[in-house]
Amino acid sequence: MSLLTVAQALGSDPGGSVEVQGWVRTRRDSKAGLSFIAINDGSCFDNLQLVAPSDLENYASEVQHLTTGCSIRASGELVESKGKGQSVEVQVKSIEVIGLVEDPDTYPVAAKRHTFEYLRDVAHLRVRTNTFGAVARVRNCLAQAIHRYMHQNGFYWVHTPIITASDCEGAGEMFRVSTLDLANLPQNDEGQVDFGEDFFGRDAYLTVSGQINVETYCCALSKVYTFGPTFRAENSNTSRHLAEFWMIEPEIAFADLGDAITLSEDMLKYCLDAVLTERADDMGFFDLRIDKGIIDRLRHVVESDFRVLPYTEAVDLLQKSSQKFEFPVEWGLDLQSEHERYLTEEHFKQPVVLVDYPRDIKAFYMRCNDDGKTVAAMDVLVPRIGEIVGGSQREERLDKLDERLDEMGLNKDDYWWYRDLRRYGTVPHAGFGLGFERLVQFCTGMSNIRDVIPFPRTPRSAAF
RNA sequence: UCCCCGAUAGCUCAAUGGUAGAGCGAGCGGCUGUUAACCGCUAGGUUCUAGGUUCGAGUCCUAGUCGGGGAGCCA
Repeated sequence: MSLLTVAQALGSDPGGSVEVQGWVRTRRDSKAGLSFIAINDGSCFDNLQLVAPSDLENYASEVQHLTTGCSIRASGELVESKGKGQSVEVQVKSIEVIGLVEDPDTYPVAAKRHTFEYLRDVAHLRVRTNTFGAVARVRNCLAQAIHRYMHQNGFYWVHTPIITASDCEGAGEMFRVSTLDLANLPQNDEGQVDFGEDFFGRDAYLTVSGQINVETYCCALSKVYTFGPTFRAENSNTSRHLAEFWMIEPEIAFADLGDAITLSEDMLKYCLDAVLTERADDMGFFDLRIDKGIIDRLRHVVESDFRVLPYTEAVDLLQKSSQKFEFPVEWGLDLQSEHERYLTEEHFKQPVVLVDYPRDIKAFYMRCNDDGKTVAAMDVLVPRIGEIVGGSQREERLDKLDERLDEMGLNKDDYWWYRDLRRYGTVPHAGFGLGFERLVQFCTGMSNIRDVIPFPRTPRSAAF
């Protein structure tokens, strides 16, 4: 007798004794003297059907009282199924009840349709549903695929800090990290809070990006990436933003913007292909129940080239299009969501890489192009999600970097170690940030980002 | 943060300012190698919170909380 996962049992040929365990999804009784019990253990999308005969010694006392959510262990023969819907099933010899559901009437995830909004309120149990189990497996598949891709291509995974004292991140509002007593804050001579008394002897925050840190490792190890949580204290209330999300940030030395674009395209395609082949069961579900046609759309992305388009040409294209937009399109203004969506969803119908944005609307570290007006920045736009990747070639020339810091009114001293990289063996380098949850959204068709992370953190919401 | 919409049974939703309803789920029974099972019966309610208008409020008004769609910020 061997203990098998549901995935292993479903993949086995009939014959032989097996032991399986899992949570009951449904129970159907037959007065012919049988109960059909579908169990799931998370090892795959499908359930395993147990056929429990009425002559089991605990049939009336326990088996007939099994409800959705109960945990059980069963042993019996793996046999060819006499019914439709599954190839094999377990002809049960014994069932052991591990944990009952104490009140089936109020069990939060009963075997019926639930809205995702409701399930967010029972996030500790929602992963027992088809949808959230599938999301969890696809999410894992994507994370593994990213690490595998990076490893196979000679990238080192760098663990950049989560707590940062850098003032130079600037990618968004930051969460403060402090051990000071909020009810009794130390003050300095100017009457301001004295963070010299705080844990780190200064003010500190949760990171909004590992980029600045990972650039240092890039300028020694050549090909590196971060993959970890990041935090933004923006009051964003949308289906595409989280206060705590995961980001992949590759950084490559001796590289330009084109190298970063190539990498982002190659990596995204690798990830989509991994999901399509390794999680065909879950993707079949998303295609059928969540977002019809998503499998074909992902295949199309894998098979087609990303369309690279300079910002200036995009503005031209949008201005000449017959499409009516709510917001103006004008060189020098950032593109709005509606513009990005038009480009990727309607005009090109494929991922679009916008490059060479006006320097005035982009960050200080992006490399100035020779035209003096634009920087070597890139955004990868995909249908439905919008911006999934944002990146750039970094300014490796110290004089140009200083010029930009001055322009933006930033203090050079705060960037002393970042500037050192340009003083000691500087090198052209480029990188980007890939929003992991947006990638999961893109692959699953889940419309709200709160449903592709186990325990979402958003403004006014940090339950669980 | 801004605009719009919503909150009623465990869940999804009905209910002219006048007795609180259905489907699903749950419990019990029937039927059936069942699989979105099917049929019958039963139980299940502080109508989001706090004020207000009214003889009377689930329904109208004000504020708040939470959720959804869109926008901004971005990944």
